[in-house]
Amino acid sequence: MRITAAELKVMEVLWDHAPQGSAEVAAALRAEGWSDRTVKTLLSRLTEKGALATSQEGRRYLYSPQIAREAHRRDAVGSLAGRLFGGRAAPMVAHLADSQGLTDEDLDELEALVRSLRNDT
Amino acid sequence: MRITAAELKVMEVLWDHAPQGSAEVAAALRAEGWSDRTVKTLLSRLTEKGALATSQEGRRYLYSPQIAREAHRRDAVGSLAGRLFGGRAAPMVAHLADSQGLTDEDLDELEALVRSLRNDT
DNA sequence: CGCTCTTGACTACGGATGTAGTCCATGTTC
DNA sequence: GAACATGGACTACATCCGTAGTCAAGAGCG
Repeated sequence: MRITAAELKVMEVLWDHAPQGSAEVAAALRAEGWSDRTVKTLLSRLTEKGALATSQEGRRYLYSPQIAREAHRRDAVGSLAGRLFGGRAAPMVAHLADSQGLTDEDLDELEALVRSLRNDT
Repeated sequence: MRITAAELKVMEVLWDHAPQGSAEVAAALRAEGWSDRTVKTLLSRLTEKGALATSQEGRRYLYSPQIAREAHRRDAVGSLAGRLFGGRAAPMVAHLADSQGLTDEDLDELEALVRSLRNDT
């Protein structure tokens, strides 16, 4: 179940709030510069793929995500780690540090995360 | 300068050892099940994109990477972080932990990394 | 010196993707 | 109830990507 970059933006809107009709989703994505048709196409493709489910409400559909945002993130991150770092996580984090910059808060979170993972073992 | 998944495998070969001619690269990638033609096409596309440079050696070309492996990793990781996590690194690491599993070694590395980043500040 | 092998250049082609347009049924408005 | 608006279904179309095939020119072989 591959979700492309454009489709992802549609998913984000529905992950933030679901269910919604195509008009609402399109409105939320107006800022992307897409026409409503484009959004409707993406909604259809996602539904066809099973990433969205529809429920009929009167004359229109309401769309809801069928895959969790977390699951998709996990897949995407895992696939990138696999392709670029042979699945090793630590080097990937190092690059995150380089490319994004880590705030003190991030560092705190990371430290807490490391501690909790150690205790799990 | 977008590098696709298939192209990345070619880059990896050349990042491991450069320069190489197309025949060597193709041989190194035989395991992928690709024909030599496919590899040559990818080499051409990468050259055209500027990701590889060629130097003539007799009747053939030798290819060398023009972008660093590290730079590409940084870009790819940064772009994913941007798309999926609004650029925040820490949540991304949490997902790495979920999807890849972190070894004790990874945790050690992470801890060291966190410490060194703190000291930099 | 012709033939063959290697190598790069150019061409191909189906499926995915981004980005819409058209058509038709149904609901809405004078 | 006739015209219009709205929403989904189907169609379109250029580009990219994966995966090659064909062609021509030079290099070496016999």
